[in-house]
Amino acid sequence: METTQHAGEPGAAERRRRELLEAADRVVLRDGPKASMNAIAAEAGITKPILYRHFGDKAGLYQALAVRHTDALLDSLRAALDAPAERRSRVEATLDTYLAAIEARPQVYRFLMHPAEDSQAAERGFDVGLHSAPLLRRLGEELAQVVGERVDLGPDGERLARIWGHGIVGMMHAAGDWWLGERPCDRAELVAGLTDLLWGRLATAGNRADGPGF
Amino acid sequence: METTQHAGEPGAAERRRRELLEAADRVVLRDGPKASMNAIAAEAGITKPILYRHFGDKAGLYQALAVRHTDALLDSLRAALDAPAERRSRVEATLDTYLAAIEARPQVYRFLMHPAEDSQAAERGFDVGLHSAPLLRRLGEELAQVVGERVDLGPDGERLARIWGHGIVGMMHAAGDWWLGERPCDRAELVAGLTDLLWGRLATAGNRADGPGF
DNA sequence: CGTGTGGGTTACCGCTAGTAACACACACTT
DNA sequence: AAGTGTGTGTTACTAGCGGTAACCCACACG
Repeated sequence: METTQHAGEPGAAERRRRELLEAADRVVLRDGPKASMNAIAAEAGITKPILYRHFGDKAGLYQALAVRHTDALLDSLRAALDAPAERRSRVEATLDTYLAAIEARPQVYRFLMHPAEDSQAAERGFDVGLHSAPLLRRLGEELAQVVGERVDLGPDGERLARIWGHGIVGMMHAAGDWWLGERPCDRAELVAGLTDLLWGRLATAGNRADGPGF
Repeated sequence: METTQHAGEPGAAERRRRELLEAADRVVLRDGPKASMNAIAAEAGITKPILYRHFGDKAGLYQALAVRHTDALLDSLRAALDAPAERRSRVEATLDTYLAAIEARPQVYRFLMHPAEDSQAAERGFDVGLHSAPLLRRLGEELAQVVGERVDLGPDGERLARIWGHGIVGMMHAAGDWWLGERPCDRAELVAGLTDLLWGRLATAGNRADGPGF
């Protein structure tokens, strides 16, 4: 309404698109990942077909929203991962950054973690169709790259780095999700526990005297 | 149809329920997690309201389906975890059992991993509402219990065990999901890589000579 | 004979994602 | 000046979903 609404300047479409994305953002933050296209259109002060003209379908809009937030999160994670400090401190800082982010804006987190809603999938090949959220895939690949190019893992190090990248990200995600739901301890304790795990304490810990052994 | 369809014997309702669950299972295996109630009812040779009488709502049916499969998977995982062998071998066996299961029946896996669809959630408290699949929560708690009662983790060991339980399960899940989608290596290699990670190889590996260091 | 009560159905509600068809305003061309 | 896009917007619709109200009918029991 308040913008010049005829054609003319070429940047108009992009600006409009950003406005729509911000409206969608507001609705998703309010209603969670089940926000409907109707609601988003209403929030933006327009009607559904416009949304579909800009984003194709719901998956397109959600993806456009997701990449914004994912990019932002990735930037801060990269910063933590690249800080000048010893390895363990950097891992701790990265875990803490991630957990702080999901703690600060759980609705965004929940939206980002939603699996990819097939989009036009409909049996590409035949089946499976990844379940994990795209965010997790990106984080895993990103971490794999950092590890692979910095840590000496011998031959086949690249492949091992990818395994580790996805594994570590999954560990961080699942532990974070559980922690966010139950709040069993404060953030620092969770970070310390996970880092201990990554640092091999499972291998070196002794059996309990009263247990059946492990 | 083939069963006595009037009332009478008291076990009839439970048998019917099992029949319905098996029909639902077939449909979910065929159509994935977006199988509709209509389709399930049709497969069972009846109509929707009967399904709703038995299971309340879709989440109820899905949960009933999920617990069956989850119980089965948990049993085999427990067996691997309890086998008489040294710790590392058992961890490897457990990882391998899980990965073999999701490899053998990816549709079941995909169904089980679907987040809990709120059910009657509707803002209990106000927000967040766990995102992870119930299966992952159960696996995490189960592993936490095993670790907590067998490994000596000092004071606060129980809490640390829960952190590790959920973290390890998340690692296994994310790595498995990625592996199932891309098949970058065979199962044994993935198992070995993850076990190396859990055994602290990240801490001891040196920096690459050509990299910026980590 | 009457009267539940359980298994079953049809027909609907309100909602969703997505689309077709139409209407207006501007700009550029002939 | 008249036409002809082209982009922006609308209304009104389809098909399908989860879920439910209302009704039906066969049997068992008093």
